Amino acid sequence: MMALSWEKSMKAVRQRRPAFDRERGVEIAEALFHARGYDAVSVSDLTEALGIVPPSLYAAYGSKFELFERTLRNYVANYSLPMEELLSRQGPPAEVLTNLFVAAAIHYTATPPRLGCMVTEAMRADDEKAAAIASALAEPGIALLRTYVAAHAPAHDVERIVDYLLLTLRGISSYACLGYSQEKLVDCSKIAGGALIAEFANSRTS
Amino acid sequence: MMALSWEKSMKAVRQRRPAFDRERGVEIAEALFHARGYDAVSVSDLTEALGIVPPSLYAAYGSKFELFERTLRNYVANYSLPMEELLSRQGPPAEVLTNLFVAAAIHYTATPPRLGCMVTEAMRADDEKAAAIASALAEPGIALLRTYVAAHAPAHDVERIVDYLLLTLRGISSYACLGYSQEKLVDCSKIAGGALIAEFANSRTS
DNA sequence: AGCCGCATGTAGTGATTGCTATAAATTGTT
DNA sequence: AACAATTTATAGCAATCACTACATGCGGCT
Repeated sequence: MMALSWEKSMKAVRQRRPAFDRERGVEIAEALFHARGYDAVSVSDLTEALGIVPPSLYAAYGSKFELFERTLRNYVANYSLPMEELLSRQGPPAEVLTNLFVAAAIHYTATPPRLGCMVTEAMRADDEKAAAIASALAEPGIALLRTYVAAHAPAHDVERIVDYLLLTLRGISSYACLGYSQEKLVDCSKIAGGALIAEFANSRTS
Repeated sequence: MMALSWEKSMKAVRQRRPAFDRERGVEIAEALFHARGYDAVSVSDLTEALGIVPPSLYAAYGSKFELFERTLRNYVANYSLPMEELLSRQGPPAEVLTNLFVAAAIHYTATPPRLGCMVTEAMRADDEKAAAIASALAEPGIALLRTYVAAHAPAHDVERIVDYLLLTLRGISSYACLGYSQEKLVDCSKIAGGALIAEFANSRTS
């Protein structure tokens, strides 16, 4: 027991074995979860794709759900729509947000079979915990949208407009998952953007 | 044994047709499938709700999938958005279709926990057969929309506009399932309808 | 060398999935 | 009342679900 603290400090210095590459595992799992959703991907699907056996998966990630959460966070950090950049562009809000729609249409159809927004779609998972973590991870992006709209529209219009933006993005993501072509979705995005002109008509434009 | 026949005749008087009511079973199953989706409803959920045992369910409907198909057809026939009526109204197309959006928002949030469009949501089921039958049953409604738009817009705009209508309806349905309030969805519908004014600007208005 | 700790592999947990073989009970008809 | 047809209930099928107890073996340490 005395020696334990000493051993622990040694072990903390260096990893014992190269072991299983968890980062890479997350990437592989993300491809599966993104393409088929949380409910439709089984643990054996995951272990087969990662080339490991269940105990290794549980040792590395804890549970199917925890692995899913890691993939979601990885997606948000590295693969999701660059909301902040898109909203930082100059121009009339209707134009900037229409461009956001178009960017979403392109982004959500760019890398089949990983269609749609992984977070948006995961919010509709049958598993309640999976849906809950997706909803939580969607919040920062929604907050970004809200801040942008609040800076360009009267306070009493902000919530309506944000809801419309989210609803449209959800429609784009959903239709991307259904296999609609990028061209069709871009057309839809442009039409949807047309609704914003009237909404921002009475507001400052920068 | 002799007494049994007496009991039998008495029972025959009491309940002449103990045969299970399939129509009512479809209604009950529809409530379950609509609220939770095909994948999340198990056969034991169904048998429990119907008050029968699995063999009875399979004798009555054939399979979980066939029961689901019957509930879907029942939904389309009796509970879905009255597309034909909504499209038969007089007025500018943008107005008629905006009203369609609003009607959808109201319809999809009117009877919780049966939120959203059962057909639209079923198209995203994990089970491929369930998704396929839903897509097939959605076709007539889509055809109605296409016919209406074709009568009010230039041929080269029809597909774009129909895609936009479907995408928006899908967004409304999806957000209804997520629990958004009727009021919010109606607001969104009105905004979405605003995009149609520009689309139909150069067309005849009746 | 010898120990220790970790990751892996073997094998299997109980629970639930959709579904059914078999037979008893119940039906309308004869 | 007896028959044949239909519907029901008992009981359990193989397959899959997420997950794990246990033993093996490897790698780094002293």
